[in-house]
Amino acid sequence: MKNNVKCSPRSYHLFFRNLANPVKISIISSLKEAPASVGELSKKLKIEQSKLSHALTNLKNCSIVNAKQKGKHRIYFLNKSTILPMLNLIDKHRCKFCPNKK
Amino acid sequence: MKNNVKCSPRSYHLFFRNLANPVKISIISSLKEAPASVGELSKKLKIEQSKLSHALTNLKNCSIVNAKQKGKHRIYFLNKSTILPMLNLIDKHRCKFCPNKK
DNA sequence: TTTTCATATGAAATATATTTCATATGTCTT
DNA sequence: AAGACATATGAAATATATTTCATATGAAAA
Repeated sequence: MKNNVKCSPRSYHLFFRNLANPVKISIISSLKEAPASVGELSKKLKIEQSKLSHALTNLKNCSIVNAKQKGKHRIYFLNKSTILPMLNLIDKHRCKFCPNKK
Repeated sequence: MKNNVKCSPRSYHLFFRNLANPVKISIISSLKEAPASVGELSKKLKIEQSKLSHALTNLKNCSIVNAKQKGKHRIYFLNKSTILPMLNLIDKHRCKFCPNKK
């Protein structure tokens, strides 16, 4: 059964805006491999803790990531169902239309 | 045959950044229906000409739109192959994960 | 070849987003 | 319940993107 409900332009804008940030893309790239706590991400990506925290809060508001508490750590994990196909679309797009840009 | 070439995080970032703008989303929404010149878009969307021109230049650099000259008008048209599936992903995402937000 | 209409461009002004840092909150351990 | 560790939050400082406006370029018509 196909879903035909369309978002408003504003919703599209908010969605893209939330992703248009290098820190968030790094987070997504890392969580694609495995879930991680803020501290682990901070160490791995060499990004300051509160910076990650701000970014993760935004991504969570959009349900691009989710979190579960585990002791004093909060483990973030990627909601892959939207973002992975989306990144694949970009991969293909760039192959087809922007082959010279890295 | 499946395509497995992956973009750099920076490429993803640039792609999303280019879309994270209400003017550009309006343009895309309009061109989804039909190609149009800058003047037509300006009239339809009530957006000032040079503003559109700046936005269209960016979208064109990313091959999200293309243009053909027709007399003194430049007709922009949407490269639907990437953006339409991407908007569909967002539609679905919001249905599933953010049903209460408009 | 001058005028007119259509679009593009550059740069300053403005708006918006990100970063930083001090501190608050929350969860365990003792 | 006090201390230690992990994460979140608010707000000012900073960085980045968008808008605006004056003007340039380009194409067609006169």
